Amino acid sequence: MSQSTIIDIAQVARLSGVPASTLRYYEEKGLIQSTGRQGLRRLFSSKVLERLAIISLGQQAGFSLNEISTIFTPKGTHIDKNKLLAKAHELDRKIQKLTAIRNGLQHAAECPAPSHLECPSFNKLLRAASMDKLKKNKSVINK
Amino acid sequence: MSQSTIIDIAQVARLSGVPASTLRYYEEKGLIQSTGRQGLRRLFSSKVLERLAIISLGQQAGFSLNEISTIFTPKGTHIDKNKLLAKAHELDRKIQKLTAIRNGLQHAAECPAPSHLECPSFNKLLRAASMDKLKKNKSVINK
DNA sequence: GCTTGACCTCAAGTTAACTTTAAGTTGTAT
DNA sequence: ATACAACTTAAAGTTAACTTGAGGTCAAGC
Repeated sequence: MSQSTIIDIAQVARLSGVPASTLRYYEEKGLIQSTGRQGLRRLFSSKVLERLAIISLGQQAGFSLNEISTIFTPKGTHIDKNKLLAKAHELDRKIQKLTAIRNGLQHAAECPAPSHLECPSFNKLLRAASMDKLKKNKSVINK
Repeated sequence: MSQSTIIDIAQVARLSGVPASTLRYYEEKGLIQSTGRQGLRRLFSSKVLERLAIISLGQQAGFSLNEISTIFTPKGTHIDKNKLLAKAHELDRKIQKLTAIRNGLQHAAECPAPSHLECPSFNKLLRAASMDKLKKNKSVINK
């Protein structure tokens, strides 16, 4: 299971669910690497499958391909554990935020107030969530 | 506080942090509506600010503008509570997924195994996460 | 009454992450 | 030996969510 075999792009595509065109695109971006060529044709180590799974995980977590690429050591086959831990923390903060939003939405949907937009707790969430957009003008708010 | 006043696009932009160009774009897409014009110039009810806050919330939750627009009643100023509740549930499932991913990443980053990719629990996550991509070919896997 | 600044429209440009297309090459089965 | 399916490259196209630019309008201050 931990043995790595050599496979072609079609097999990588079939085994990972990632289209061949995307695999070429990923290679171009440096996210994965082929181990060599047979004529024109790319050859991959089956290890690339784990890498692809991690990329998919990162995407599902909402990270861009560029962000994901930072967790891989330059040119390397390996993973930078510190970077990965940082991403885990980042994700953790995101989960906190999403949880607050979910609570707010749930509340808004269930709150029987005629205009739930007047509900103080919902408004608190709205304020908190839009704070970052207004950060440029410190307290111009009460001007 | 629950009084609605009439404001122009520059004020909406300043108060919400959303650029005027984006406000026009949102209006074109039907996400917000101006109450009228003064000559060429759009006039908005200050109620639009709450709407914009909700849009921002939805985006932060990862919903597309099209998805977000479904929670507003057609042409309406109001919110479809059932749709909103559905979105809250959707978000809830997303949070569950992200939590699993975070745990996996954290584990991978901390696991002292030489190749953490061999760690069974991490692999379990990878499998689970990539399942959907492979769903098209039922059990062609063992062909 | 004329300039100016803030608004307007419509079209085109931007970025990420791919997909599609066109034209060319090649390993493999016949 | 030859056909052909599956690979290759390079470039162009796609979608979402905006932003930018060019050229036009208009209320208000000098």
